[in-house]
Amino acid sequence: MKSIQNVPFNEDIDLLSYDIFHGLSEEELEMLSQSMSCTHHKRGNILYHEGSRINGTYMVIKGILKIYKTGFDGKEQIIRFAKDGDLIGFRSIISDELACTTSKVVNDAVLCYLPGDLLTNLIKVNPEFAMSLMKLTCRELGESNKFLTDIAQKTVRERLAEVLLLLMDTFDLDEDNMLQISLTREELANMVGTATESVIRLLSEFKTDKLIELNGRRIKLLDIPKLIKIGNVYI
Amino acid sequence: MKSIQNVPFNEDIDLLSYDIFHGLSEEELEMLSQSMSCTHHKRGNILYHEGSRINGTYMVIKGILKIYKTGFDGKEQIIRFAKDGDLIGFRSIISDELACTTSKVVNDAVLCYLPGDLLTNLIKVNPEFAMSLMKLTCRELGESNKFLTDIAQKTVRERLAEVLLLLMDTFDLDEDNMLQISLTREELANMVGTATESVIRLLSEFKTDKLIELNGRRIKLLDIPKLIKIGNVYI
DNA sequence: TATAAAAAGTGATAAATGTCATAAAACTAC
DNA sequence: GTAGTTTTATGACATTTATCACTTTTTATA
Repeated sequence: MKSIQNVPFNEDIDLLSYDIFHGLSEEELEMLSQSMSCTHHKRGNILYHEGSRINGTYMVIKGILKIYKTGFDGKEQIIRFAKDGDLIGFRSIISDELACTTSKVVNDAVLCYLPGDLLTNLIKVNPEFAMSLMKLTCRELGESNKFLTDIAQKTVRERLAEVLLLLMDTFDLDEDNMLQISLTREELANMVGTATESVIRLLSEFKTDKLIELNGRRIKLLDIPKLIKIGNVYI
Repeated sequence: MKSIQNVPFNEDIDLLSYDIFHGLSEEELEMLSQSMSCTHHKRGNILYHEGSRINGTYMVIKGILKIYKTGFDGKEQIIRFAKDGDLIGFRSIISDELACTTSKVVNDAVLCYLPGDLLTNLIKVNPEFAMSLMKLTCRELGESNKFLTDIAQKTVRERLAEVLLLLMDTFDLDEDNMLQISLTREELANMVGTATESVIRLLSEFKTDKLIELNGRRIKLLDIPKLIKIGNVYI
């Protein structure tokens, strides 16, 4: 199976439609689109592995990726998902470390590669861009610490409810309250930080309690206020 | 008890001896020391509370602080410790959010307050400074994600061994292999993400197994290789 | 230094969660 | 469409970890 299509992505990409590039000048935007190369990536494709050296970042134009760490016993821990508008892999470039996560395509994606030099250069010449990137990282750090606390203190049940709401926030619901992302039970478990079987059992419970409706990997949220209560989620 | 001494800290502070300020020009350093005000803070003093608005950052000159989040049931989760050379609270300034953690003095400290405006201004005019700050944040994010995975996947026993080694890395051992920080069992539990009783029991086990020696809150590491093995800690 | 308060320690027990085995169902690739 | 693989589901059980109740010890402070 060929998972990367090296044919350039044809549609024009309007860089300015992405928040992160708002502060860039005409020339900078021009330079950026010159050195960017966009490609299609199929589900299952891995962009970079934990521990590898990264030379550039990817801008997600379309599709969904999961960003995860692998524990010492091989179990994945999903750190976050990336969707259109997200920049991935830049952390390692800036910190000058090896990749601390693996990035894998979950929904077929279009990604634009951005050489690391270009990124660091932009940071140096454009303080506004530096600030946006920094803001992004600081927010992510805040979220990471929040989730760290949740995993340390909440029960699996609470965390599962929370994760469902998190997925709702990130990927929205359709007009029928259906979560617009479909994950395997194992992937859900790898977000929640529990065993697959526990997720399966708890999902059935939620279903029995009329909080959700299950249809294979499709999950419909029936009672969001109750999920918020169960997950002890505050706004 | 008066916990903040508003008498200026008399000793001269050599800003250049702190990595984070290396890229600053003469004038910038001068400006910095002009607007910095340094004060003594006693154990127990809280610098800022989770949820409060922060208007500046603190540079730690001396002492130790714990940075923690409070879970919905009131239990603390220690995110990290700050010691001399660390900058605290700047995340919220940059992300323009309310403080997502509380900072409390653990060992009497000398702290220099730095107005937020000054910080954001320095980021704007000095790309090298921006880059250092960014590097710092990105590394912290990497660590946070690492620990998130550990809490999600490792047992309490593994995590306790890991935390002891982490404390060793952060605060060193004396010539007698004694950890150079003393925490209550509850604080250790709040790092590990477990109940105080579990930490107490596991520490006794470690003691029985001749991995550590206990003397009140003083912990001596007797068998570091074995702790590494128990904690599944890689370098 | 006396006294109160906080922390440490211990046992009994309950609850939560993981593991293993196995079967059924749902995908995938040829 | 069918064979093979992966995923989902479920029960039985083991293990880990939390909770509660209480005592002892240590620390802080008036």
